[in-house]
Amino acid sequence: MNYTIQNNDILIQNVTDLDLAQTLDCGQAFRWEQLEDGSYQGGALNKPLRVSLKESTLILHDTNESDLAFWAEYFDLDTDYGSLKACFAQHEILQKAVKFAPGLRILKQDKWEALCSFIISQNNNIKRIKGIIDRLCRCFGEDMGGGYYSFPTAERLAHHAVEDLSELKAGFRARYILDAAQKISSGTVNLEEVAQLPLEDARKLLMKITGVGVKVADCALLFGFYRIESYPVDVWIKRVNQHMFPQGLPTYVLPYAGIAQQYLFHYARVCPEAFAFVNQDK
DNA sequence: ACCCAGGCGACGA
DNA sequence: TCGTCGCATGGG
Repeated sequence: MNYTIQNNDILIQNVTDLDLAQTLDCGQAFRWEQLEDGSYQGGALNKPLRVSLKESTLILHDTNESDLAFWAEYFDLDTDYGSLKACFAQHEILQKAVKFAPGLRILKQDKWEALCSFIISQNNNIKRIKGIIDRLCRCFGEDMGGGYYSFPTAERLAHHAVEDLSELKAGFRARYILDAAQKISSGTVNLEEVAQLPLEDARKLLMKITGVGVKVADCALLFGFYRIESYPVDVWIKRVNQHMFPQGLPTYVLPYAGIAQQYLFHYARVCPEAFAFVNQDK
């Protein structure tokens, strides 16, 4: 990885297959906002960041070199998306999905933050998910300066009662968030152990948490544990499957099904008219 | 007024 | 094991 430092910014050169809008605003992470100059403001866990992309140079603004490795990992810069996309292009609909958002990458997010975020995501829409997570961080996270609040730890949340979460306006999900925080902080569910288990066992362990079913567990595994073979099926992917993959995904996609899923999800959600299921079933 | 949103738990058959 | 329903909240 080539990088230089200018003033307080880190410039990473020769970054390919990345578009910030496609990656940060596709429903996999919920804490990023685009500023007027096109850069993105947000962060992960307790690290705030403003980031922009000029040509193939990724700019980490006002960032200390000690955080470079963290962000390179977060943006998954070591993975060869060219090869992945070439693989996906063997199938027509996947090729279209990739062409629609060729700069979409799967972020390597924190385990707890991803799990908690996707608990909140259930039966919800992305705009409101963002609002709830923003309030969660403001109410229970630490002030890191510059208007950024850390994602609250499970331990911190576990000390509260459901009534304390009422201002989040999370609705019926409030007790799910608390149960997750309590089971993680008590060790009933150990996220480091989840990371080591085979996919099915990892899923079962996560599902010990009230409010974590198959779909939320699969999203947590994909986005928080980088289990790219995990293929979360939500209402959009269900339609895509029925119309485009009635026999299931091609076998050559299976090892990377989660990445394919994100291209398909984004394409179907932003551009439903490209699919046959417009104004049909649900 | 109604329907939907990156579902899940409870309940009955 | 399978369908069905209620669930909080806000936007279209």
